[in-house]
Amino acid sequence: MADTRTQWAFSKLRHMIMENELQHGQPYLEQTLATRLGISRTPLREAALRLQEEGFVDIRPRLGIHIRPISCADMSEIYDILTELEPYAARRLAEMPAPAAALDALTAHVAAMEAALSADDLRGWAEADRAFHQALIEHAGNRRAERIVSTLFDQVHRARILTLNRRSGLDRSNDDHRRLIALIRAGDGAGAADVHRTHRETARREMLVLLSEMGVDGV
Amino acid sequence: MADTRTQWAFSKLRHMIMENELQHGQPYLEQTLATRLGISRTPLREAALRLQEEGFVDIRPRLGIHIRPISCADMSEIYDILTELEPYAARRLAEMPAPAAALDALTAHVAAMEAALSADDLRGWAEADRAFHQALIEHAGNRRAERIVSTLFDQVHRARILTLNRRSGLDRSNDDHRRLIALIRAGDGAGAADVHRTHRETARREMLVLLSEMGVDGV
DNA sequence: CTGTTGGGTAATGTATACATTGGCTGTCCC
DNA sequence: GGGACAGCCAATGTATACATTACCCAACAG
Repeated sequence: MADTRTQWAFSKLRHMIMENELQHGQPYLEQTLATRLGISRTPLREAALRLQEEGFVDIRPRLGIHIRPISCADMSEIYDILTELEPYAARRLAEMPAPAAALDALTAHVAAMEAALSADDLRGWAEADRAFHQALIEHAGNRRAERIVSTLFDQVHRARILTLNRRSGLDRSNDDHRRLIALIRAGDGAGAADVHRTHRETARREMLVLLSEMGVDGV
Repeated sequence: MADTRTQWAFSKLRHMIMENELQHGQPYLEQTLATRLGISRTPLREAALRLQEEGFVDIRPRLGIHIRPISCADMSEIYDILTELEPYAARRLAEMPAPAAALDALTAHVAAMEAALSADDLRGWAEADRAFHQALIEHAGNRRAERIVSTLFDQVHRARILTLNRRSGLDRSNDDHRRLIALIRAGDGAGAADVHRTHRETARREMLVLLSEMGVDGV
């Protein structure tokens, strides 16, 4: 994929962590991981360092690399930040006003969400949902915000997948998104921000309830 | 300072960049920097990687490490994010309600700002202002938000110093902060968020005007 | 004179060697 | 039986060596 081993290892490990192929509660030693990936310690260390910066692992000297579990407190922190930054993106996009390309992308993603839901393809729905949120922040034209939101989204990925088949109100989520698109198209920044903030607050609440119901703390 | 060479180099380089001892527009080669710091390339590379993750440098393979200039567009992005996250912190702190320690810290920092202003110590004022904003986010209890805000603040440091002696209305800034403390103490989350958002929006506007007046783009 | 191509070179990406240091285990003492 | 301590060992932090590769410059063709 990427041309340097460091980049490749970074992507690979990131993917493995997100897909639970590397789990928390267990130390991974540099040499072990390096051998497992077929590279030497140098690029592995660099990849691990980047993962630490992005919040995916803790490097504890001599105790190995630890996957960071996502607790309810973490979810709460992350959703709080998303609740601030995504409505900001919605407002900005509405006030640009949003280019047709952006509206088209958002619309396509909602359509995909609806199709996935009809087909009972939860994983597909989650991916389309993610794509929707990604497109929203991407087109708002704030690179740093985009990077922050994207990283946070990836951090909650495991928890989202875990709670996916217990979630209710996925169709309401789709409706929220349709309304958001309409407001963005209408150039109503305040309205768009408002709708999306409510959407986020609801998602946050539901997610925390589900996690506590499942008795999970530390995904 | 730090015990490992990587950490030390990271702090050192970060400081040098913030204080303009390393300037943009010029490539710094790994070996050169390593020699300059009296370490080998390995820890230097790791430090540079962290700096890149935090947005302070661009590593361009074979072209050296480049200090990232902060343009008006960058300032705009950064202030936008601060404008979302800091009012959030203010609201949270007000609704906790804020512990005495937090209020004391904030009050002490405003006092320092006022004292510095009376003494015409602009640099001292800037440091106290920074400490105030830092305390605000620190006590809001969202570590990730804290880290984001802190990093962004550091990124605009050079630009802030550059415009410092042209700024007007520093006393109004102090007043804003006093009002913010009062609202936090009163437990008025919405009010606190509102005041602080306005404060941030004003700061943002002033900063961009100053930078364009000075004809600077890329600090 | 301009554009292109090829070689030299130097910076990087990566592997590896080595010293250091902190964790762990087993023993001894209380 | 529990806790302190010492020694061992392994994992890391760091330096360094080496192959690769892309940049730069010069020479050449058009």
